[in-house]
Amino acid sequence: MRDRSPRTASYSVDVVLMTAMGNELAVLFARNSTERERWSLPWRISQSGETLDAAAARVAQEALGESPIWMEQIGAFGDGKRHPSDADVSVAHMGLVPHETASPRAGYAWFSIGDLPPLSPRQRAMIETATRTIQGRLDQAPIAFRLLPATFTLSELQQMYELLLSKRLHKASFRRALQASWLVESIDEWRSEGRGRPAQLFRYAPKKRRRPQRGVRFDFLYP
Amino acid sequence: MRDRSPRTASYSVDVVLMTAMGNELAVLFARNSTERERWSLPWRISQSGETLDAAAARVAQEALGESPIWMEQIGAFGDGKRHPSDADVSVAHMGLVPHETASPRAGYAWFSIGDLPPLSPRQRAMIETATRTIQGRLDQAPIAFRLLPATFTLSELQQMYELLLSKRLHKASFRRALQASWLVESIDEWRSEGRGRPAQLFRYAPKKRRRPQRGVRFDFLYP
DNA sequence: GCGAATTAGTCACTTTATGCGACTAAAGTC
DNA sequence: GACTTTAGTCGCATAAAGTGACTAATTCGC
Repeated sequence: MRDRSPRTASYSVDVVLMTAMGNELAVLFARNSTERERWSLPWRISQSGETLDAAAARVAQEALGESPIWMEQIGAFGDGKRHPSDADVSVAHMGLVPHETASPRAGYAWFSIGDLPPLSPRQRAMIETATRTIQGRLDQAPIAFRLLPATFTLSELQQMYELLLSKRLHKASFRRALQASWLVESIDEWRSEGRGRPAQLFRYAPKKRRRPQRGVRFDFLYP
Repeated sequence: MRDRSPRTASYSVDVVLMTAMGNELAVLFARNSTERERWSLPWRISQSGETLDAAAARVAQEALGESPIWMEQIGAFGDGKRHPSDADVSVAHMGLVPHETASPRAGYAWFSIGDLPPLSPRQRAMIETATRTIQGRLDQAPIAFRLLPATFTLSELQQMYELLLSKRLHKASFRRALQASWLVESIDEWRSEGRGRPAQLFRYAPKKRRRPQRGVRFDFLYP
């Protein structure tokens, strides 16, 4: 590997790390080193010779001590002024972690999405985009599965979908659609949650299947 | 407007302008100023004080003399080396124009997507992302309508969808779904295309309607 | 002028997907 | 052991999508 001396780059790499905390989504923030009461999304000034994905992975690693199971770039943001760095542009990534296994390092903390700290407009836009991306890609990528532990009950899975979609789902329909998708596999374990019948545990194990070939959809309203 | 002296920024703004040319998608390229046989996507080095969207609009304007009807950022690209500029990172936008009204300025030309000139890996990735974005957002945004002239026949619309999806659609199903969507409106004009019954003209005129509230979809295969 | 060819547009029937209430099952609570 | 609670399934009703066959309006060949 060649060692090029890093030079000041005019863009930052920011990461929106999300988890499902209780009944709400939560985002990970880093405490500001100078103003102790200010928080911001974890970020770093990019270094030449590092890919965007690698930079984002490193930011996440520093915050959590581990890499998120799912990570995806959500775009470049340059319009809102006043980023914690002085960068003209920030490239944002979104990362998902199950809450059970995610313990932030010192100086980092989860904030529930309904109760965020004051932020720069640019970082606020990133979080807005991340939540919209989650909703929009829920049916195209295993978002919900990445927010759950490796094994889970079908009720937990349904509750995760309900949380992410902000709407109730019908149990029988949910399970029928899930069956048809060949995405999960039951394992020979049950979990008893105090009262009620114990639930069987499942894991995410997508199987080959024909891609459902539907006709056209016109699912947009405007414009 | 404040006049700040521009400084070298380490990112470029590139635009993937697309149109439907005959039976294929086509992308707009700019002739390289030094090597006359080389082509590249239109781009510019960003200037401080200009938003990303504004920079992209300006690049498109310079290439076409007009702004595309539809434009959307498709991400930041930093991994493939050797961009025409020396930028570490390039922010790419996608723009759509109807071919009928799109005449490139001198030094620019359309290349059919199946027959592209040699490109830097990074710009190749942008085009790849743009085509995937088109397919993925076809049912969520009026992509097909933006590639057609203001008035069109339903057969033309269906052919556009067939081109973008690379598959045949059934006429009756297509029209039934379109009716249900309240996206088009017939106008009192007919077009005769030589042989066959004349077709009524329509225009894109989305009407208010309830958002179709379906249950969950598990439409992904892997991962 | 007239039948064949061509493109537009619609209909009716079948198949598939989804919504939804009601049911059975297995545990804890009192 | 009756009641509550959560898990899991069944079956019917309704909605959406796939499909071939039909009618309609025009040009073309002769």
